[in-house]
Amino acid sequence: MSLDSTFAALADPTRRAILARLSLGEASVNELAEPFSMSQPAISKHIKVLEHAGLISRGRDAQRRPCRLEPKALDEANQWLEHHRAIFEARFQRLDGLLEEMKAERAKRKPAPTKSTSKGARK
Amino acid sequence: MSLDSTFAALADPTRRAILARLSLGEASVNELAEPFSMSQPAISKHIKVLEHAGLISRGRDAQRRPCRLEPKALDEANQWLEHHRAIFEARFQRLDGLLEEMKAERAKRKPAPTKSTSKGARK
DNA sequence: ACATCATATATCCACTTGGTTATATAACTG
DNA sequence: CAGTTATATAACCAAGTGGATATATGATGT
Repeated sequence: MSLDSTFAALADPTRRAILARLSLGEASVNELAEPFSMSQPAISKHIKVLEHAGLISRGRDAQRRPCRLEPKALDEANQWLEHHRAIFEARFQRLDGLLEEMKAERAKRKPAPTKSTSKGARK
Repeated sequence: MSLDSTFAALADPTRRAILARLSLGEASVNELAEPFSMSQPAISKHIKVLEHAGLISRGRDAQRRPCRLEPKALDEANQWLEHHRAIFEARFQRLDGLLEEMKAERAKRKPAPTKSTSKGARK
């Protein structure tokens, strides 16, 4: 439910593969386990992690407990990432601008820095 | 560098806070540590995780090792999420459509299901 | 009631993680 | 040089993770 558990759930390649598989449609535990060289209980654990993170939910079809995607949790994570990606990008632009400014400034007052007297140059 | 390490790095609230702080500009380790009730080595560890994930990089300013954002890694994570969010959404739409269809289908051949004979209804 | 299939739970293990305190290193300052 | 400041490393610990195997539970079909 939280960003913590969502990102943690996404940090495992097996779980991301399970999500990818589920994007093709509902699947039972055994169906999900089949492509992996891993025991069924291991997959059940991964499923529990995904369910706990709110990324999937489960139904009932006779003995099967089919898993389906639950887009909401992914959406929240995506919002955080998208928001911060934008901010980071903006920060980068501004930083580039600043570096340009500083370079120009330095070039003006010290046209040919010979580097031999550069001991106290920084700060 | 990998999605694994990126998502894992993002799964911790302290680290997300550090990233948020860095979106306001470069900061030294001590500056980053200040808002948290946590030891400096603990913060250094978090920083190492972020650096390992490629989310930040470090410079040198006298004794300080200022941290700055590195948008690329976040961008990759964002791409994965955005891509799959779209797929999930599409899947959801299709599912809704299918449910509609099935409901309509069932309504046609059994206009008034009284539920008392519903034992073998599913599959 | 019983055998079977699908899934869950229990236990165990090696490894990782997030934190601590104490100490070492690195860069500057007088 | 000695002292100070910023950061990193080491050693340790409790708790969590990802895997295994063995077993229990739950639902169905006969």
